[in-house]
Amino acid sequence: MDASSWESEVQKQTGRMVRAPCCEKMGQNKGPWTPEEDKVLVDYIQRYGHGNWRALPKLAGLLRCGKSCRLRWVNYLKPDIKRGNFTKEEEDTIIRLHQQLGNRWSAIAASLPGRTDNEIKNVWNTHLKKLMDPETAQIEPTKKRRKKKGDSAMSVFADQSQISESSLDAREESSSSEIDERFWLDVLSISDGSESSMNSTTVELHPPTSNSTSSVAMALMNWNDNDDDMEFWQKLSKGIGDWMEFSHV
DNA sequence: AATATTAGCAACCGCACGCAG
DNA sequence: TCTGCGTGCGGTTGCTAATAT
Repeated sequence: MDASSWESEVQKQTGRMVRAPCCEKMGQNKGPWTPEEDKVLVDYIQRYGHGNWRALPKLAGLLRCGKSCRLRWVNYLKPDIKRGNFTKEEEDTIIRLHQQLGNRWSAIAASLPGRTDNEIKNVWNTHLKKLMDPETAQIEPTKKRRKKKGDSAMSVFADQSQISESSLDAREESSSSEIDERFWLDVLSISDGSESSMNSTTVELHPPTSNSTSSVAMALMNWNDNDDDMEFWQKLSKGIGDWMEFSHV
C-alpha cells in the first residue's frame, strides 16, 4: 500500500486527516542504499526526471520513501556532485559564510558548486568547528586523526594561522538573517549599476523568485571579496541608506 | 592480534515553508 | 482565509573504518 492509499484508508476509518509515516512503518527499506537501489533511482530519474518525490519510489519500483530517494539523489547520486576532499578555498569559504550566516547549510552550499549542504554540515561538525572554537577543542581533545582513504586535506587548517584574515573577520552587525532578499537586489543595483566594483566573475545574484538564502549568501560572499575596496563600501553604505529610505524601513 | 575508542559521513527525523485548491 | 500536500532544511543518529592501546 502506498502512502496516499494508507492516508485515505486511515482517514476513512478515523475521520481524521493524517500523514503517512515514513519508511519503516510503511514496510519500506531503511538504512544504507544498495548499489542496485542506486541504479534503479538513477535510471529512473535520468529517464523521467523527478516530478514528484513522493510518487517516485512507487513508479521506480523502489521500497523507499520519497524523502529517502530525494536525499540519496541530492546528496550522493546527482551527476554534478563533487566528491573528495575539500580544498583550502572551499573550507575558507565555509568558515567565512558560517560566521555570516550561521548554520544555514543550504545557503552556504549555494556558494560551493558541487557540494551539498549535508556534506558541508559534516565537514563543519567534524573538524572546522573545532578550529573555530578552541574551547570546545580543549574539552574534546582530538587524540587521533583518522586518515581517510586518499585523504590529504585533513591538515589544511592544522595551523590556525593559515585561516585568512577575512575568514576570521566576524561581521556581527552584518547578520543577514533578518534581511529580505529585495534588500540585496536593490542595494546591489543601486551601487552603480556596473559590475566594476564587484567580483562579478564568481557571483551571480538570483531573481527574487529563486532561493532567497542563496542570493543572500552570494551577496555576502561578494561583500567580503571586496574587503579593501573603499569605493564599494561607500556605495554599499549609500545603497543601504537609499534602500531603507525607499522601503520606509 | 584483539579490543576499545574515535572520527567521518550517510541517512533518518521532525519541523517549517510555499503553493494550490 | 484555511487546510493539506510536497518539498527542503537543519539537527541528530548510528554504522563503518581507522587508529590507539
